[in-house]
This record gives sequence, C-alpha cells and structure tokens, in this order.
Amino acid sequence: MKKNARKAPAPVIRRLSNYHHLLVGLKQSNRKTISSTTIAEMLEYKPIQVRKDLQLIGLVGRPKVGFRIAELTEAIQSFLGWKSNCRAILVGAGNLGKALLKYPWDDGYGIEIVAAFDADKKRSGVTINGIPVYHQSAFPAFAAKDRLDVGIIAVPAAAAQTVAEVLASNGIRGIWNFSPTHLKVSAPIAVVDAFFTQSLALLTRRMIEGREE
Amino acid sequence: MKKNARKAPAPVIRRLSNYHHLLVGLKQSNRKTISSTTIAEMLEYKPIQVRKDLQLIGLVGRPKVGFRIAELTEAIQSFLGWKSNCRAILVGAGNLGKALLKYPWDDGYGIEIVAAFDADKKRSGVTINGIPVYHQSAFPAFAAKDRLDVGIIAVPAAAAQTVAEVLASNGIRGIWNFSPTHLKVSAPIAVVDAFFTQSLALLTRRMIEGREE
DNA sequence: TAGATTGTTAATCGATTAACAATC
DNA sequence: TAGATTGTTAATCGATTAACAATC
Repeated sequence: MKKNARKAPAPVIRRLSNYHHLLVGLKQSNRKTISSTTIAEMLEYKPIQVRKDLQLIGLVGRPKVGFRIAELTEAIQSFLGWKSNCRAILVGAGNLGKALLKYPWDDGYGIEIVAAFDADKKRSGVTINGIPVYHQSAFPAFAAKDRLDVGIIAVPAAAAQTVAEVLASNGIRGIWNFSPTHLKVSAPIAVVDAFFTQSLALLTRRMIEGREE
Repeated sequence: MKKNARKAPAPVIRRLSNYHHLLVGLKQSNRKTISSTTIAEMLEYKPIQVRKDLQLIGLVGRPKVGFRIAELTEAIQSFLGWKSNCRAILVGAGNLGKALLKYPWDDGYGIEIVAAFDADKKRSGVTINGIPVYHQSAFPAFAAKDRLDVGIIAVPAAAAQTVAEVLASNGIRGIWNFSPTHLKVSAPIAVVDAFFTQSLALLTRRMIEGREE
C-alpha cells in the first residue's frame, strides 16, 4: 500500500463478501440497480454502514437510484482479489481436505486448487474433482516448477506449523489455515484462520447469552 | 443476561478459543501454570490484551506466577459453553456435511451431532461415523422426540433459508451456517456464519494489501 | 528483598452511527 | 418539482493499549 494507506478493517471485508453473495443471487432477477438501503434491509445491516463500506472501495452511487449491480459486483470482486488468478495447493487430504477439493471454486473466487498433498501414501496417487493428490515428499519439486500463491492447510494441528514453514520457504504468499492452531510465519505472508472452532465458540457463547437475557 | 450485561465482543470470543487450543496443546507438558505474558508471546498478541480477556471471564491470576492451566482451560470452556451438552443435527450430507460428521467433536466442544438429514434420498439410510443420515422428511418426527439445540446448515445456498425456518420452528436455539447466504430467523435464535468465503475474502484481500505495502 | 506479573484506572484508537446538505 | 438516496462531516461508541500501583 501507499505510505499511509490503512488495511481494510476485517469486519468490512467480511461484509463485502456478504454483499457479493447477495448480488450474485440477484443475478437471475432482471433488476439492474440496487440501493444501499435495500442491501441493508436484505442483510439486516444499517444503510449507513453499507454506504460507508461501498464508499471505502471507491464506488459512487446515484442519488435516488443506487448502484449498478454489475458494476458493484465487479468492484467488490476486484477489491477482494477475486478477479485474479490465485494458484493454490492444499495440504492434508483428509475429510475436510476432500470437501475443499470438491468445492466449486471456479465460480468467482479467483482461486484454483492445482494440486493436493498428503503425508499418508494411501491417500496420494488419486485424483479428486480433477485435482491430483501427491505424496507430501513431492511438494518441493512441484513448487519449483510453477508459481504458487496460496497454501491451504488442512492437516492435524500438530503438523500444521511444520507444513506452514515448508510452504513459506517455497514462495507461498498466503496461508488459509484450517488447523486449530496458531501458525508463526515470517512477515510477508498473509495468514488467515478458518478453523471451525472459532465460529463454534461464537455460536455456543451467543446461545448462553441468549438464554441469560 | 442481567439487565445491563453486555454481550462478549466477538474478537474476545475468537481469542478465547485460541487460548483454549494453546492450553490443550500444553496438556501433555508437565507445566502447571502460565502467565498472560507467555500466552501472548506464543500467540503473538499483546500481554495486556490477554490479561483483559481473561479478566472478562472472571479469572484471577497470581502476580509473578500467572494462571493455573487446568483452571484456565475449564474457565474458558465453561464461558464458551463447551462444558454443556449440546445436541446438534446436521442438514445437508454433501462433501462438507460429511467432513463435519467425521470431525472429532467429542473432545471438548460440548457438542454432539445426533443425526443428519438430506433432501437427496440417495444420501440417506446410511451411517457416517456412527451418526445416522435420514431423509429430510423424517425431521419433524425426529425433532418431536428429543431436545435439539443446534442446527448445522450445510445445504446449497438456495435451500438454506427454508431449512433455517424449519429448524427455527422446531425449537432449535442456535444455527451454525455453512451456506454462503444470509439467514433471516426470528429473534431468539443465535445464528453464526461459518462459510468459507468470508475467510477467503480476508485472505485474498490481505494478500493484495501485502503486495501494495 | 527484588523483580516479574498481576489488576486497575485512564488514554488512545478505530469503527459505527447520526445528522444533513447535495443531487438525480 | 418532491422525495428518495446519495456523499460528507461530526459525534458516539466500543475495543485496544498504556501507565502504574499492588502483590506474590
């Protein structure tokens, strides 16, 4: 970023991805524009918050009309980096790993899983959803061949840190971590945690709070 | 909650679940206590933040020593509701649903998946990881029989709202939503989104920001 | 005791919300 | 035009961080 540019706040980024889902769902309808008021109503946010978010990514709307849906969708995608072509590899082809391999990433997320790796030889040598699963030992050679952007970690927690270091030393720029453990990596790599237990904690705590109310 | 009690902030809850993972990992070591300073160092937080978080859940430490690990773990679990016995059902036995069914929830999350349901008859009639998968039509009868606390939604986005409403009208108190869509439910139900694309957005955006820096 | 770590009180920072003039 | 919705500027709210006395 430029000198004093700030990182976009995480809550804004999360909401932007929600706007995106809403807009994609609207695609089959024949409406061309949408106001922040309407978006807010559909997602149960406040209109001013939606306007602020869209302002942040540089969008300009028309009073009384709102925003052009096509333009809005594109702007969000490009802000989130979903128009680029991220080459990802997945490590850990267990149950979760397999589910991730089968996910339809090809529609609009700018990410493509090009290969998977597993420490267990019984899991390698196959192809899942068109993606080859190799033994972990084949990774360095694979990484040397082509550019890789994202590493998806879906191994048991105990193995995650080691995997992260291997990925880091092979030029990966981002790690999407599904193992419930904190990864320490050197600075220029983006790490985002996506393990289930964080959102589970949120749910179970909110349920307690609800009952106390 | 009591009159003016506030909900615990989401970031605190997320960090608490991280502390929990750290402490569980420490179990096999024979250390008995840990200081907020040490926790902070291991997770790359600031010590003051850790202390504030632990203070929020009512823990008292000893100067120069820190907190008793066993006590700390218990306190976090009970604050997060992980010591209770939540009965959950899962709707949508696709790839992600199956991965969730196979996840080892039995160690320390206070949640148990007692049954799964799917709209596709080809997916029902089986047992996954000891959990029976029924056809969706069997749900009302099943729900009438026993107490259910949590509904896990892992169906395609287009079907999610309908499923949520069915769950809501069958006494569920919390929804863990893996479908990339916003669910509208009546007030007393806790809904937490856990779909992949939110964290993916965070990752891909951070990667862009990293490059610009 | 000395020093590390705690809990408390106050200051800062950042995100959300409110108010309102501008505009299509 | 009238009214809905925008963008802007200011106020509020809440979370994080800092400073420091208390304590084991």
